[in-house]
Amino acid sequence: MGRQPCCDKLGVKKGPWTAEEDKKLINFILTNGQCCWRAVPKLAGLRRCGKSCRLRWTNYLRPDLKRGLLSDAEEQLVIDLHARLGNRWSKIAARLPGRTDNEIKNHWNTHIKKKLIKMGIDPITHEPLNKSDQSPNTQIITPNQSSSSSNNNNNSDISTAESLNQTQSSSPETANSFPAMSSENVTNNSPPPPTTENSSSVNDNQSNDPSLIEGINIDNALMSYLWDDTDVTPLELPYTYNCDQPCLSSNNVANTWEDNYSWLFDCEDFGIQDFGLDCFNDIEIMNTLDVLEMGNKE
DNA sequence: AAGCGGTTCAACCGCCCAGGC
DNA sequence: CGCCTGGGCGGTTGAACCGCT
Repeated sequence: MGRQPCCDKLGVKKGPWTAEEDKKLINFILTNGQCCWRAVPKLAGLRRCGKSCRLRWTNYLRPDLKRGLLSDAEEQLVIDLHARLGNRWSKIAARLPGRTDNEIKNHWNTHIKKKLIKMGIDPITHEPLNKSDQSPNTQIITPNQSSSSSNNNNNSDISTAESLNQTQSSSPETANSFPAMSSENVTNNSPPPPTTENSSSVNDNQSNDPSLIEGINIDNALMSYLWDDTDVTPLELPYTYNCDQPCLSSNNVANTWEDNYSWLFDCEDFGIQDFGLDCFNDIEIMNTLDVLEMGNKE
């Protein structure tokens, strides 16, 4: 006997979401928060599967999502993370604020995969497609290796930075085609205050030392942070959601907090009723923004 | 302008796992 | 301990879009 379907298939609408449905879902989530997804369609007046509602919200409607193509730095980070984590898109996405696993997965399959193949790199193993190109001393990180290394975050013999360097150096084209995070970018990407002792000093020592970063040279503290599966706090890329501090994205384009919540500001510009959010006044919208911002800071 | 093939990405599917009972 | 449910995950699909002929 098969598993019970997540919802009654009869009368459940499938396919692309309409603006009207989006409005209803946004309305409901902003009013009630994310609760039992199975109950959401009924309560929100949607003829959709609860699962579909959750997906629509998490992958498309969430106000903290960044839209548009991944930046070079994000792309590079995805490649590095994929080399170690494999197709664990949610883990990868957890390190990229404002990006969803679905988005990253799609981007990988449609863009990055092709780029890597074009460069002669196997997108699965991250090894050169032509093995003869690989020098005996060159160590490439494969997903399998990474999973074992992830179990030994704190005492791996080869530093992550070295490994990354080797990965990078094994394929010079990679460095060229994927403008690795500049030292400035990487230092700006320093993770939030680490939970482990010692690491703060590591951070302090390295944050202003460009000599430590060539190409994609990331320090151990950062990488152990990245590999800590228990900590899903997003890596702070140069995007922040601090409304007081307009900041630079990886491509040095001013990227403000407002950019990421532009849809809510559109509500202000055009009137929330235009978005079907009649039930909210401006104060409520701003409260929502506050809550969302707090969530991102945590 | 129309037809065609390739590409993109939102959405779906089915499986898995954790937690509650 | 086993069953049930909710939610998360990765893989896949297909409609929409785009560029070329």
